[in-house]
Amino acid sequence: MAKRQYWLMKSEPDVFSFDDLWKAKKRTTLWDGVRNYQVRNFMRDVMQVGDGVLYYHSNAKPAGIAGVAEIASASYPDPTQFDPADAHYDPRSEPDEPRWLAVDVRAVEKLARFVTLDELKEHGGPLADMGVIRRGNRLSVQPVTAAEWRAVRRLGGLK
DNA sequence: GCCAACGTTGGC
DNA sequence: GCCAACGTTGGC
Repeated sequence: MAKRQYWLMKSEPDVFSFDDLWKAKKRTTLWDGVRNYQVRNFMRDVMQVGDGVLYYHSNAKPAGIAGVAEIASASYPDPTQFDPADAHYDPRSEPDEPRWLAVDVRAVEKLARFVTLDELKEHGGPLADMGVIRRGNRLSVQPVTAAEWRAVRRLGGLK
């Protein structure tokens, strides 16, 4: 088993908040609907069960880190790509050669306090190069360094 | 293979 | 609701 890795995953709280995940059965949800090849490749080639997840609320007031989760499954074909009734349906994806992947994500810890995007930007130091604070960064799943992981946890009131 | 048009993301 | 950023599409 390779070393544990860390990720930031964006969700719009109006659609599915960290609290929704906390209340979900087994605190777990299927992270589906990814339609970006870079993110797909992360899921396929890099992510591993047990990796840490910073659960980020985008399109929110305020935006920021709402909780800590983990990757709870290996990647597998995203079922929504084959469902014509689903908003994420992709008619070009063939069942024997799925184009899009999903993973299971499980809530692990609530933060003692929400960490806003402004705080992440102002913190500097280990967070100075964090992807999510860069303007125009639209990746819905992005890698986080161990130093960033620790700093965000501390800001959120966790050890 | 270039690149303009278009659609989406997401902070503000 | 505006618009910058940027990925994707499609004409050529």
